[in-house]
Amino acid sequence: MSPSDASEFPPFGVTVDLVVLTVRDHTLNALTIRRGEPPFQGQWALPGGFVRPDEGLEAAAARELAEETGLDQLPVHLEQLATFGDPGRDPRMRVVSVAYLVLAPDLPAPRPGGDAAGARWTSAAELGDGSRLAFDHTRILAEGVERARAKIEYSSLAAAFCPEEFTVGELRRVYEAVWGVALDPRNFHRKVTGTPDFLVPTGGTTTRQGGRPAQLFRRGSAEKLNPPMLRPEA
Amino acid sequence: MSPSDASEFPPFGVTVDLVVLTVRDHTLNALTIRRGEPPFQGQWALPGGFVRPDEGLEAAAARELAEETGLDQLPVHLEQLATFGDPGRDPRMRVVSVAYLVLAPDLPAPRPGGDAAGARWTSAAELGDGSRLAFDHTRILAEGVERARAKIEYSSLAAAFCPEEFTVGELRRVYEAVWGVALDPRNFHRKVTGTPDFLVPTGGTTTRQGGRPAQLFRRGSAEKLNPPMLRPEA
DNA sequence: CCAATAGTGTCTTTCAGACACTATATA
DNA sequence: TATATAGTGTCTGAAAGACACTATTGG
Repeated sequence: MSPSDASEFPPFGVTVDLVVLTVRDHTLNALTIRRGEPPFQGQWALPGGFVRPDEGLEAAAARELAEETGLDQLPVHLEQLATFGDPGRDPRMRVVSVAYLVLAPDLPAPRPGGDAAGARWTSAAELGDGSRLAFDHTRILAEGVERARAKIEYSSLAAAFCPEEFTVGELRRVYEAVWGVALDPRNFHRKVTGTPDFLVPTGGTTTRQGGRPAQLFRRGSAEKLNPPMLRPEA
Repeated sequence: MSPSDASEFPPFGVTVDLVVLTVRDHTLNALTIRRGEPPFQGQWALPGGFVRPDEGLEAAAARELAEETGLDQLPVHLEQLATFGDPGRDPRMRVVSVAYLVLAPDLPAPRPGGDAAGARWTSAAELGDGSRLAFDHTRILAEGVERARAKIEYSSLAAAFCPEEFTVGELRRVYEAVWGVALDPRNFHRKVTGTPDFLVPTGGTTTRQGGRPAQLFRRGSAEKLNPPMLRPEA
């Protein structure tokens, strides 16, 4: 059989699913929506939906993020995660889903829209354990969480969880929440401030964390952290 | 518009494309096939083809590897790379392609089959520069090469380029070919033999590289290399 | 005052990088 | 013999981990 004549194959549906992560209350949280339509109506799931015929994959991911969560106005990080296409993962038809990973700063409650009957943040640990998400979304979420954990080791991506201006202590709490470990504040400070172009001081200070006023920083131009921040084995 | 009724969307084609890499003559090589059918008939391209209706994505990748290259009998590494789905990347229809990365030991000339009118190994550097592959395959190849370069830093994946039994020097030549740099043989030896469970001596020796007989090793159980092998900046 | 967080400095250990030296094969 | 590759040891500098100490806020 020649695959050059594509018309002999039944159609595939192509969707995007979003793993949207943030840090709230010292904990890694993921965004889930309550499905307003079948299949899995009423169950919690990752935001996502079908890609339109003339739409790029990343554009579809950005559109779904806006439609289903209203988080589109913010400076968020969006990258492709992986693609899931097991036969039978969607009861309607053969669907291949391209998953995207979104990292966002802590935000007010998301505004559900589109097909979502509700939207909420939930601890990633909780979603990984007990609760059952629709489709194969529990597995997709797990891969997104692991990607985020691995990537903040050697990149400046952790700052994507922070507001535009942040302190060294706030950045450290991001690492602690994502990895679930405690880091030494003094060694962390030495590491991030000693890496050239990683953090740029804005000149301002804040006491929003209590204690002595802390310098405010913006992300610098350095995208990679070399040598990497080492994740304790725990 | 509700995406819950998938039938209102025109069909997508879903394909797999393979970035198959090996090390030949101290150089990173990629496998390309000459297309036997339109579009891009006669041009060089990555092996790949349409996913069948009831076939998983990874299964499709393994099948195409066997059909188009005959490399299926070997112990190769296969992992998902990324998904490419820009509208217009295939002139026939909207096609989303899931790319897979295959790392294989050096092999005799591949046996073309299926739709391939020819198959050959080409230096990855050469393919990255001048020659134009069909579709967006030049870009897919570049992402595969970069993935391989990054991953051998912190994993035992470089051994996937070696035969089952190999010497420390042979493993070092893999790193040198993939990264395009020279490594100090003595420091490399200390690093890889000092990492627990990374290499397991088989007891045998070989002189196939000339010089003093070298111990033969198999891959150990350690999948990760911690701390990582540092890639010189060059 | 105390408690909390920010920030600096110092010591030790680990490890990469450079490289001297020895070992054992083939030509 | 010369030459190639394998393998060990030693020194140095960079950087992580542990942790003492000071600084500056608010209660």
